[in-house]
Amino acid sequence: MARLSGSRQDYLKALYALAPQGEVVPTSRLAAHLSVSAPSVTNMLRRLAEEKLVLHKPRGGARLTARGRREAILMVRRHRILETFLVRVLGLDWAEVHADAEVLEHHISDRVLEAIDRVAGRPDFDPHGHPIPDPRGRMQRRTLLPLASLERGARAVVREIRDADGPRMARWRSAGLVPGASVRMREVQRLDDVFELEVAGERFVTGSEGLDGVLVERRGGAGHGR
Amino acid sequence: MARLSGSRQDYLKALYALAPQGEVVPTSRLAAHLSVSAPSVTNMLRRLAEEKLVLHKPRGGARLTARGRREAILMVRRHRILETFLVRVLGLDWAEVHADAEVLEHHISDRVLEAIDRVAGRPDFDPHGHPIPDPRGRMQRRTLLPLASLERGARAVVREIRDADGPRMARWRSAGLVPGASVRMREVQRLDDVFELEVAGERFVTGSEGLDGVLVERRGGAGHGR
DNA sequence: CGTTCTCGTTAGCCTAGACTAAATCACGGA
DNA sequence: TCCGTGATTTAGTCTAGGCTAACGAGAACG
Ligand SMILES: [Mn+2]
Ligand SMILES: [Mn+2]
Ligand SMILES: [Mn+2]
Ligand SMILES: [Mn+2]
Repeated sequence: MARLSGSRQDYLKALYALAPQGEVVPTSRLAAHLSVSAPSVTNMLRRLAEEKLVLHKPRGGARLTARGRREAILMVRRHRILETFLVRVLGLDWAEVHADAEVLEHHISDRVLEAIDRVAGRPDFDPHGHPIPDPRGRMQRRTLLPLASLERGARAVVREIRDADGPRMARWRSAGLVPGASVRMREVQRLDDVFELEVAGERFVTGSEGLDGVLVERRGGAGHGR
Repeated sequence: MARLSGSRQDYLKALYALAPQGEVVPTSRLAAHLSVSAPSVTNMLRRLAEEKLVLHKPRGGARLTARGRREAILMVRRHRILETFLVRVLGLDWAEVHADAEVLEHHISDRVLEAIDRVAGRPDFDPHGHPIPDPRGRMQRRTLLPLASLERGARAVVREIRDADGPRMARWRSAGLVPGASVRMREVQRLDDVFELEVAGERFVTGSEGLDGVLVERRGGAGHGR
């Protein structure tokens, strides 16, 4: 079985990112996610379908086959191990490793991946808090909420930071919004789109735009939990 | 200035490997070194010449321009830093890192290269003993001899092992022929092509074929030095 | 001085993966 | 039922970098 090209790997990864449960994804969503034109997507989907990596109903979108899903999850594993390595071993900045991992994930041999995993300490989570699938493709599944969905008084723990632009991620870090941090929603003004948080004892005021991509796990305590 | 493609980088590196002083290299030598057809080489040389990275006299071979040489040396630097990193930090086998470095050299950002260089301890030599050019492209130049050229009784220190197939390199290592090792030529039978060495106190008998690619620096001592 | 042989170049093709422009499908609304 | 519209596919190009077959320049040889 010939190795998948980098391009194919990215298409599969995108399909998985947009539909982790294997739902159908429209051509246009894929095109937007990958920053390519719609015809390019149609074209590649045809090839991936021939190779039994996706199911492609013309005009009905595409979804991963079991094999495609397996390959996608292996790519997620490679990406996340690389990011962890770049941060923990090479000392690069948390907010700036995504682009390098995005390239290297396609060029690292299994041998090097294994060694990198070892020196990174066989991490279970990447620097943004995302779970790393094991070599067989299994991964914890958690249910997390967007930070902005918390009601006034709720307490939660930050679990994942979605990959975003460097400056925004750097801002979150400087505000203390890193995986593992405890937060409390002090005030919510949905009409004005203003949120006042307490993060590690500090006050942090922001709009919801600035919170997109911070995912939390609700904690008991003084919240309104049911 | 757009980044050079991986292919271009390999052509420049090959030109440099075959003619470190900038001598003219025939198309066929390049084709053999890169394992591509002669027309592919002609074709790529035309493009590299347009980009002022090589000088190409039709039917008269090619040689690097100053710019091409600079790029080539930077690739050598990347390759050697990567090999050192793979061995020293990731703990991979000395004899098996070349192929990974050959791929990764094209995909590592400057930022990652710098970090890798740092964690590898800013090495001056790669695991095979080859000098690593500094970021400005300067590098020690040494004059080394093939081990097989030593006469009976001569003493020398192993300095470089040329990249060869894994098994052969593993054999050299197990015989103690690693950079820094002291050797003495105990017996030479050129007609029979048999060499008897003393390496770290042990006797090692081999044909010259088995010594191609072990480069040494002559040492004073009990030799026949002039 | 003509013939050969070797090497390099030209010509023509191929695949991967993009793109734009044009055609077409399918669906919701009148 | 028909129509308009937006999403998708088709058709045709392009670039990078390979390949083989055929051609030709020049050196070597007779
Ligand atoms: Mn990432
Ligand atoms: Mn990628
Ligand atoms: Mn090497
Ligand atoms: Mn290479």
